[in-house]
Amino acid sequence: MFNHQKIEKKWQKKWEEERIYNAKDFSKKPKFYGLIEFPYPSGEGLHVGHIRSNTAMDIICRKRRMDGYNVLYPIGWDAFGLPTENYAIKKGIHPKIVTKKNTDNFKKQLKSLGFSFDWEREINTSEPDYYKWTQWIFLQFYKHGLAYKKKMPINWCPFCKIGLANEEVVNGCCERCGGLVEKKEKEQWLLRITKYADKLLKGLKEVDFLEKIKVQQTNWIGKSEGVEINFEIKNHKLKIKVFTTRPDTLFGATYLVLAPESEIVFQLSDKILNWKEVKKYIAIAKRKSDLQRTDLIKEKTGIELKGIKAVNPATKKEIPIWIADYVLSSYGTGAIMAVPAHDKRDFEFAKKFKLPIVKVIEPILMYVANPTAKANAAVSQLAIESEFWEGDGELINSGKFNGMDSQKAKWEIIKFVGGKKQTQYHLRDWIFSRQHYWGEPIPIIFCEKCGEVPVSEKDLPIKLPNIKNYKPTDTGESPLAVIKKWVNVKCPKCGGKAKRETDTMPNWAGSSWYFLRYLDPKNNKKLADFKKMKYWMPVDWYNGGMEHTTLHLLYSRFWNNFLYDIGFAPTKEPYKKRTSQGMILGEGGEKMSKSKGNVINPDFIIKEFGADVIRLYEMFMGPFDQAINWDNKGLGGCSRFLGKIWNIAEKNNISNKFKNPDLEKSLHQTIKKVSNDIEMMNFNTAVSNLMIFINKCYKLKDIPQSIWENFLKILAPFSPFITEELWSRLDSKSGIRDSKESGEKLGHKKSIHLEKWPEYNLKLTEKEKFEMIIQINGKMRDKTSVMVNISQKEAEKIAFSQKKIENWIKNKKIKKIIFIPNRLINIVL
RNA sequence: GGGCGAGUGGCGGAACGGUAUACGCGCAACACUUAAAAUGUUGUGUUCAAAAGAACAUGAGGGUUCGAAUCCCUCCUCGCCCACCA
Repeated sequence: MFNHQKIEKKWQKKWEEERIYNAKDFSKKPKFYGLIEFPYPSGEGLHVGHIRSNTAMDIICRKRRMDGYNVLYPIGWDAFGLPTENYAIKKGIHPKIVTKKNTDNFKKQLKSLGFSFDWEREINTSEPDYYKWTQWIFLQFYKHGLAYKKKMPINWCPFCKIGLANEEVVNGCCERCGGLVEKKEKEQWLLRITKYADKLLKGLKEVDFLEKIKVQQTNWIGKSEGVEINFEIKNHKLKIKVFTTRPDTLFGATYLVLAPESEIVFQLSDKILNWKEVKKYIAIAKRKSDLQRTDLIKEKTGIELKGIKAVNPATKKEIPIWIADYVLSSYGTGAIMAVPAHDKRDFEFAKKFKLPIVKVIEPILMYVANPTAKANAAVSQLAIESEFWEGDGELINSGKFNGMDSQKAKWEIIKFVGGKKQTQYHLRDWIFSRQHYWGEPIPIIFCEKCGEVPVSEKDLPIKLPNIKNYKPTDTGESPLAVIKKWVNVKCPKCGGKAKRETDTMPNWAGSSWYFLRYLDPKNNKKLADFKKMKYWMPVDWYNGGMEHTTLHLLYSRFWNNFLYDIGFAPTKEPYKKRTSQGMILGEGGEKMSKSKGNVINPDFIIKEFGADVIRLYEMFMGPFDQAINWDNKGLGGCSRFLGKIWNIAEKNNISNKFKNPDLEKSLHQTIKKVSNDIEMMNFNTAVSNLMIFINKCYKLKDIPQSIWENFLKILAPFSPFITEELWSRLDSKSGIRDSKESGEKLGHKKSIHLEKWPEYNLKLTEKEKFEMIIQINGKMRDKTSVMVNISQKEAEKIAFSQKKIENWIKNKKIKKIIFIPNRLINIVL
């Protein structure tokens, strides 16, 4: 067996010295920008999941380099974040020091895996050089009215007395102490991502993202077109505005419901007879946690506003008004018209509080002349029998609209009552404030006279001050709030007394534009040089986790779209193509986690088996896009495979003296398969094809050198170390025969990773003969080797001459013969 | 409740209208060895059979087709994401 430790160290050093993976700004070659999500440098070190994603993109980038592209494959650190801050709180060590320690460890690990990163472009979001530009972008948002402050409920743990980020709330409980999280009102910064909802939706049409990613983003943005309809209040000037996508059901609206946060209630308070109880209900609802409010199993609650009535604009009937927490203040107008006969939630509510239910849509049975009509009819029958019907149908109990199709009735009824068309999105504005230390300070100053004043661009970066206590304050403010020296400043406008904003940005900020900084990481005048951005953007291929689809991936598209609009990014969309890998689970099929003790430490595997082996195994273990369980035993198989290759290089005769047309054909088939598989990310089948090829070689004594060299080249992206070693054969000391001794062995001076990717000869991938399958009634009964492209007549002749077949068709009538060229012949009896 | 995906040997999986179980793991026998490890060779879906061979097998049921793991319908199970979005 070979000494992988020695070999891997040697090449790591050499590649770095010779800078073979460094990207050049501007080149005659076509460019390729491959990107992986830069890691958060946690204290636990590299996860096997990182390796899966990074290896896949590394293989693609290495192949692109060999295909003749100028490749950029950069790396950096998403270094701001809560775990580091929590560690700092616990141990009293500055997050900067913790981050340094962790990134050093990650760097060592990533380098040991042989990824072809351009390390000279390394970035770190927690460095002032970097976050200066994150703050700068925030100021642009501010200047364009896309950053604003608003009173918002934050997650508040009453036990720890601390404001929590959404990601710190697990199942409605505090991640630290397990206590139930409450809501607390606080002024927060928000980014107006909703203004970009339509752009983000449209942009999806132009990019090559996996379909499921597009679907998820589309659903997350959640565009829905509907109408706003005004309901008059009896004997009152005020009107209640509701949003609905189903104006066709208006005649069935038997009551209105307002969200507990609704302000109109207070304006009506003097008319409400049971105001005391109503106020109580509102107070309780507001205090409820998200978990309590959205728990679907729970019964619906609500209270009627006694003494006032609304008027249904279609029926002109008086209908009651209720307040209930199943209506959300944050969506639509915060008020709904309830149609219990045609909405499940309204139905449940009406049933509980004995409110009238009026059917206005009759489902129509659709009989379609196709084989599945029976099933459709059965489904429709169910619809008729159910108590509420949410689908389309024919209008009833709707005055002059009776008999009309519900789709058509939508627009007719809007005309009739005078509704206004309105588009709603599920997407909410992005809460951008965190009451934490370890993040980018928000560059805003509050002046007693001038109010909100943005920091001048030339004063950036606003550096994080050094502090001793990283714990947020009892009031829920960031720990920065107590650093008087830092907080108290002069107003940049009037020079008067002012205070700094003490909230910091969420850890999604730095990662929202990092792909641009890679293009010019040391620029201190601009976020990046425009020419360089223009050359490299967009990212050609971005691979990452499915869990980032609705947050990071959407946020970064938003930032890039915005930067494009204000002339600071060259493309609208940052990513041309986005793919995603499946998660690696523990051996038992559960998520790897410290508490379960099923975390695999890559360091140990690299030491024991080598980087080439873990890379290969993670590519071979299963389909790249699917979740898969780790299996230590699988490593052995990959290790044996590389061992076989090593043995062939050691023991077999490799020389251009030999010719082997058969093996050459196999090689060309393998090149074709592996090339395609890499493009399709079918890495598991690519590896299996490489194995099949080696199994063939292993049976031979003499191997033609050119075949062997080409094989090494197509293996090189997967296993860069062993292939480089065998390619070069420079080191005679580590027990390897050197090029002088064996004379005709390989002895290349240039790296294999700079070689050209072998082309396959299409002719050589085609077979001369094939196994023709002979079927009787679609079942394989015999097979025989015949020349390709034979005609049906010839095939029939061959088929009928087979003894086995003769027996099968004896005394039977032949109905039909189906012939698929170069595949099979099927005799139907 | 909604969306997406997946159910194939003892296990990870391959094939994604045309030879089901490639490749790998595991297991068994043999070879090498004093022995073990490593390595190599051979075998390995189930049932019946001495063998040739045959029948049955891709979550369950139905359909389309000369032919279905693959396409369509119904149902079941599991995973992930979202969720009172009017």
